[in-house]
Amino acid sequence: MTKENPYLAHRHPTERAILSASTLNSASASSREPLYGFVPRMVNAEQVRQALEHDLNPFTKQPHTAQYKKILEARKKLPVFAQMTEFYKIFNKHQIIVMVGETGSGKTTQIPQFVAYSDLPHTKNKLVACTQPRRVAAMSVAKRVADEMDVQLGRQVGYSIRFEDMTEPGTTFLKYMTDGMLLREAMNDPDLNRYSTIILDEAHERTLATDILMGILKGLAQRRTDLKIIIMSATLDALKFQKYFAVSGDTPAPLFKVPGRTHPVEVFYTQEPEPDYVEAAIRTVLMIHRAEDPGDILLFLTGEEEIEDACRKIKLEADDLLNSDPESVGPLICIPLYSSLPPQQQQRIFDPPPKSSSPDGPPGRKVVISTNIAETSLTIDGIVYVVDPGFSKQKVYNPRIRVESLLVSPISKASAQQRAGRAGRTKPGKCFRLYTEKDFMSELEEQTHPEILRSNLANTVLELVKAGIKDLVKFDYVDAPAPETLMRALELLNYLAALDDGGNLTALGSIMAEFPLDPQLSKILIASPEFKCSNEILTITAMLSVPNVWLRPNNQRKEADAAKALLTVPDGDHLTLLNVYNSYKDNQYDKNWTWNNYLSARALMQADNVREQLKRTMERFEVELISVQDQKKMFLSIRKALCCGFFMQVAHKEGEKGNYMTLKDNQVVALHPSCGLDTQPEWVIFNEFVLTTRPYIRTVTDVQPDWLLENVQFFDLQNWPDSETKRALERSRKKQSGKFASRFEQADVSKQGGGSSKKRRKQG
DNA sequence: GAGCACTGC
Repeated sequence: MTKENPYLAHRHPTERAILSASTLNSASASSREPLYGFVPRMVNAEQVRQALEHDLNPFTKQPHTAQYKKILEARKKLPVFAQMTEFYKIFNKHQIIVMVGETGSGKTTQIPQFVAYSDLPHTKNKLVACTQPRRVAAMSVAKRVADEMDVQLGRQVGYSIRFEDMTEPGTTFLKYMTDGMLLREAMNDPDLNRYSTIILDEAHERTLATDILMGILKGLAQRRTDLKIIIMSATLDALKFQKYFAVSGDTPAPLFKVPGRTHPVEVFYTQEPEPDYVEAAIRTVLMIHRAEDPGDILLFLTGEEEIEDACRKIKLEADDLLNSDPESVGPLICIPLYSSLPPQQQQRIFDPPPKSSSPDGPPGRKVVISTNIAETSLTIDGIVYVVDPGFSKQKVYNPRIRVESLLVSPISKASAQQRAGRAGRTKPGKCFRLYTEKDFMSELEEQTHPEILRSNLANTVLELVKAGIKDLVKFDYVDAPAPETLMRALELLNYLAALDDGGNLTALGSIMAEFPLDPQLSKILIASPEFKCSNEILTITAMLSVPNVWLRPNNQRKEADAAKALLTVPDGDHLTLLNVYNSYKDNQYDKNWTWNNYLSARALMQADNVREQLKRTMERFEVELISVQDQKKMFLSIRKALCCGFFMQVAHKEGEKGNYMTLKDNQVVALHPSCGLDTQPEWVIFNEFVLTTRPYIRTVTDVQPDWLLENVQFFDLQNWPDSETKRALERSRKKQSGKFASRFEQADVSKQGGGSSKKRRKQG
């Protein structure tokens, strides 16, 4: 039996106490403990149903409230509730299970509770964790489940996200958290000993963190036979997970499947491919508005510019229609939706559609024009029509030139299905796909490529090494990244001295991993005390890890640029970011000040938040916080400090046309127009390479070649292929050693006595 | 002389 149920071997004394106390109680069932007779991991659905009906809350020992009973009745109607018996049968028997539950099945709220009744984590000081890809989901689901369980949020049921730990150690036994947060925990406790069961929700989204966690958990399941794992996914790609988590290699992990509860959506395709999807989308929206029954429209486009443009055009045409034919066409409002919109404007998607223009006139309609944010992160009720041109911007990583960029690409079938589903949330709907059925069948990929195949993995590799994963190439990935991507990551970490030549974590790398930053940034942060500017580098790293702080409204570009010019430091954009933050602080974090200076208050607040978090980590690892007082010296120190993390992101000026060439891979790039440098320095470091209308480098600072050359391991010039940048570096290295020579010469001269050194200096 | 798909630590 111990073999069947390894969990029993780890029983905690208090649990035995509960069981024996309950056994002694000979009174009627209703006066017994609600969990009377519960044996962990051998609980069945009948027992749980009884416990749920009990007058007492088993976890607080308080009588259940009326609200509890009301919510319980609603819970009983969820599809997943009807299959509780089946769930416990599978869960009791297996260590790892895969669950598929379509939208509306209730899996996210119910399954973790079912698990809690089986694990009884509160009796052994353990937790049940359920991960979510997004913070808002973790928070809102935790709140809902706390209500369902009749407990206060943050006590028995809590959540944990970056910047907010809403749990109570020793009390919380059911925790919703972001997948990134659990990955961080795995870094420092690779056995995840606090948890009795870990549930990975929304696994089909294949976020980088979920993918890495799946790999870690698969290995961990062997070491911790008492740990149970549930992979929850919404679509039918479950077989891939079942095979991945196969027991002893061939028997797929068992599947627990629950139907969803949505309305049917009728799908239409175009007869011919559309040459211009934006134009076709606008036409389709207007066609729906003229000819279809009332109901709101959701149109998917790829980015801010496209969305704002389409909004204007639709509005113009719709106003024309309304003017020419008010009898049959109602008013229409267009609401743009993308992540960089301020939350207040995002809220507009929940506004009701406009009222009809006359008492008996046709009803108004709302059109939401959105990026992919409406595909997963935000749901809008009342959508009946979806218009899907079949494209989205997707991140792609090119390890050869070490560049992540955004490309407009065709979506996957899974994504198209998800979009169509958005039309059936409140009643039957229609989805208009602006591509042919043939293209859908034969051209679209089944699934969107998981993020791990499209990302720079420097950060991830460092986290994995810190979690004790020795061989990253052999690590059991659900989908293995390109070897070249791993090589690039290992190479960067080695140059930054986070990993030694054998790929082992160095003391420096171990601290770097603790910072929620790209490795280049954690490196400069840790190195900054040497340059006596750690307070400043702290600010700069925080500013670099939040969205763009500069606002540039379409109709006030000149004003915005003028405001920016006043804050610009000509030696480099990094110094400008420091200046912006300091000015923000000097102005008491005033929102009016940010508004008047065309700065994003949201991004600055976020930067301040990140800065505090990073500062705490610095204090924890005794990274000293110091500054030099003299501003000129300080700026110089900062520029030098930046070089010890960004020596691989350097560009050299070529000719007089403002062209730059990146080091080692010799890409021709231009300074981004947002760059604030007043001259075109010979050598610059850059924070990012962006590929838009042409290759640009963005957030750029003027540096000296000898600061770069200090990183001798990277600048082993004799092994570099010949190029103009290499020759320029060699020239400056020669000059540098020349300087050393003359210094030695001077020293020798002064040793010999005589006042010639003074003379010499005057001559020079 | 241009941009920020979306998350997350």
